[in-house]
Amino acid sequence: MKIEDNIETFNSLLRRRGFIWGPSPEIYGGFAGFYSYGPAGMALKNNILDIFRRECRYFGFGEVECPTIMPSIVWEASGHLERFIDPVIRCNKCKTLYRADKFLQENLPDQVREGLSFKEMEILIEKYNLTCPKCDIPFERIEEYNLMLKTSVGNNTIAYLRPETATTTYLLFNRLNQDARRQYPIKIFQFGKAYRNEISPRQGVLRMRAFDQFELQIFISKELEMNFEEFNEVKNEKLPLLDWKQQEKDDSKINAISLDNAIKNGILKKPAYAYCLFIGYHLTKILGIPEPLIRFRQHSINERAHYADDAWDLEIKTRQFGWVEICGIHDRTDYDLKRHAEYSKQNFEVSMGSDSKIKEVPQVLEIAFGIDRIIYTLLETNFIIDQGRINLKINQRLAPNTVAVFPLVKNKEDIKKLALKIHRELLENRINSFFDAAGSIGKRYRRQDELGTKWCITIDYESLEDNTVTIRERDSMDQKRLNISELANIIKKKQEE
RNA sequence: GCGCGAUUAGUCUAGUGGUUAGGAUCUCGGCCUUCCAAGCCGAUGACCCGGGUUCAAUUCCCGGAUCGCGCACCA
Repeated sequence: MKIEDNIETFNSLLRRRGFIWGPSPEIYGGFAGFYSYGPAGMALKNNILDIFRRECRYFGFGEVECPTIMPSIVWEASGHLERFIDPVIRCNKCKTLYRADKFLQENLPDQVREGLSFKEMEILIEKYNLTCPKCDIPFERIEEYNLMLKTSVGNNTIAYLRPETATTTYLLFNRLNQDARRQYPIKIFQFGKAYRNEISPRQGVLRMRAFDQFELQIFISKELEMNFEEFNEVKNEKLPLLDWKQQEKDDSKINAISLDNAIKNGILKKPAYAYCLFIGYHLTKILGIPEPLIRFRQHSINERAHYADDAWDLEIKTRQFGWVEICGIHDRTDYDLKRHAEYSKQNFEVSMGSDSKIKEVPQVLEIAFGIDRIIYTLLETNFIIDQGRINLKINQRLAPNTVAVFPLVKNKEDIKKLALKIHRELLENRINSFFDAAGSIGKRYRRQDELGTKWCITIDYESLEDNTVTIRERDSMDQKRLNISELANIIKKKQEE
């Protein structure tokens, strides 16, 4: 088959090799916004999670897991019920949907103020006799479009599937505070599903209705935010920052700037928040996303979520979809804990400094990754076609198979037997080995290249004489001879590199 | 959600109101093979779903699902 260097080759690889399938359920025609991972995709995802969990442990974060369904009051308190429900008006003839607030803003700029109720908007529409721009039919009632998925629990109690994991983590604050023995900052992360009822999901796994989040939270005092010890360890790190002032000037040139300078220049306000940007950057780079394809883009004030004081997106440049957000870093202030304190009638004020009389509601800094977006961007940015050869040059730790073992030819019983024996020995050592004897040797190498397997071991005629095998490296295709007895140890050592 | 276009094996595609629905590639089996998708033989595998028109629909019509593009939406 002629391999063309285009995005279609990549897209078909995702399906062909069992990374991502969908929309699911495919046999029933599919349901937009829902996808499944095949064995290769799931192995990759688990390998990413292993690394993320290991790094989180290194940075001092503990892990929690919360229910994905929560009662209405939680979402009232968090502000999602208010902010995630959009008022819309629908034309009775052409069925076109408009955002009611935006429509009014455009058509009656003088009459509209922030935060109009549904009723007030309806009155305005009636008073000024607003009609559909296409059909000239008068609009009638305002409907709501809810971005949260609603469900009912028990005896028709309304509940919602969480639109983010973060809120469910905050609900544990009392417990976490005890658990951490009131030592601040408290660092916690949660991995799990979140759900959003997207109006029209597109772009495959980049905008799903059910997706995985990996969110880190830091509960911290105002004083510690400004005087954050760990900042000193990372202050000389240079990050590609694009602040919103620069964006307003229509300048998208990315300047790598040290965090220290970013604070001094006022691009960033808080050292603790700067530290969060570093963690986001570190976790992205460690997976092997090429540096020139990474940038941080600051949200403008209008773009920010309802809870955010400052927000930067970590974006990856893709071939197919342009810059894609894979991580949002938000300064959520004390907004969430204050709201939950109010709605739950709990007291979340704690003393966080040396003076035990001074109490405050902790500030929250959040680093929120979309795992599915990481998987997509990681695969896309590591996919290359080199002289007609597909090579998925992902970090060897992430590859679904660590090594593959081949008999040079399959019709020589001795060679095949030895190959199987070596494959089993690697498995005994808990090395993720894959055995393949089908087709020519070259074809088997190419199959593994498509999956990103870093090393292929081939057993040939010489192996029968002197107990050596060849090991072939994915990117260079170079081969070396190794002794069978040292194989497992050498692979283990390479895995650590 | 609106408008336009599309949907045929795992993947990429050809084509038709009555066809054994064609090809390429993949996959599997056999032969061969002393290292990078070689060759030969054989095999498996498809008309998105529902309804209508028709003697007959994968093909025409209507509805739905999904995908692509534009608009809207993306806290």
